[in-house]
Amino acid sequence: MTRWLDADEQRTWRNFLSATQLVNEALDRQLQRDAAMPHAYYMILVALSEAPERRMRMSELAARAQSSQSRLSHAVARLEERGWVRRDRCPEDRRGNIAVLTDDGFAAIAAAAPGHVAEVRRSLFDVLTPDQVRALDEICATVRNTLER
Amino acid sequence: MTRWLDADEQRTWRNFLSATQLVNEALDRQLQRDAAMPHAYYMILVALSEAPERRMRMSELAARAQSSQSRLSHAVARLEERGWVRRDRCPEDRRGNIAVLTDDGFAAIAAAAPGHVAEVRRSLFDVLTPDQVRALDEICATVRNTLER
DNA sequence: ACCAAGTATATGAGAGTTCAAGTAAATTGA
DNA sequence: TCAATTTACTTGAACTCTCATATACTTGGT
Repeated sequence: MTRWLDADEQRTWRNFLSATQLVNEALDRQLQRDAAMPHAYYMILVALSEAPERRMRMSELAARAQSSQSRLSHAVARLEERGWVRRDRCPEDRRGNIAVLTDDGFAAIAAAAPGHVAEVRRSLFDVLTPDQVRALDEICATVRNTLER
Repeated sequence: MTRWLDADEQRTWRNFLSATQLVNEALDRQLQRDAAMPHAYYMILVALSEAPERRMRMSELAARAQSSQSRLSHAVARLEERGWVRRDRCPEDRRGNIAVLTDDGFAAIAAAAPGHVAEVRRSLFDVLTPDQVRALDEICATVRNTLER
């Protein structure tokens, strides 16, 4: 009953797996090497740095940083140990926590950003034509809208 | 000096991260739920199952399964515990090891494959038009050829 | 006011990954 | 021929992630 992948689909699928893994590995290696953090942490810090007053509820932060709640909890615990994030109790909902980016945290991400952007360009944008970038954007938006939630 | 991402590039980049992460999470969840293995293990078993006599040198297997040598070593150790893979010493190069897919291992992957292929279709091929699939193939091939090695 | 159900987050255990270092065998080259 | 280098693979520790479970608070009926 299974509709197997034909030769073209196999090729596409394997190219997809290779390409996405290579990009992710390049990102992670660069960040780990130059900024001592995994990409997941970087995304958390970026999300916080863009929030008003650099503070956000944990659950919203999880959504923005594309993290599960559990992963975020663990990550923020580590980031707190480094002094990059602080947790405030939420006054209007006392179950809630608010993650706050500290000045040290902001400095850390400001220092990490240029190298990271360079790596993003090196591993993705620089190797594609403008048309390919446009196509990729649409493809990813479609996938995202379909699978999200 | 940093050339930051403009608004379009930001959108593309975030769509790319979301889409690829969603696909990978869907794959991993399906395999973990229905076949009790992570995607990385699945790729190792697939690579072995396609090899002549279902056996391959560790280093070549790492390349085919897109795994680091260290990851592969750990993974094969686990797969060996399950009785899905065996390790033979390599006669002509006694440093080498040859991973061999056992009958149980072959049965495991044969059982896992249909659900996995279904998930691949659900999360990628079914949501894209044929043109998009072709474009994605080219894009990923380009990225792959650039970053590989 | 009370209790059941739902929500927000944390926590712990188990598993996989990475990185650095370790072992063993092959190769190089003086 | 033998020391130095390189190659193949493994190992251990540190870290992150996932999943299941726990905790604390809130909400919606009754």
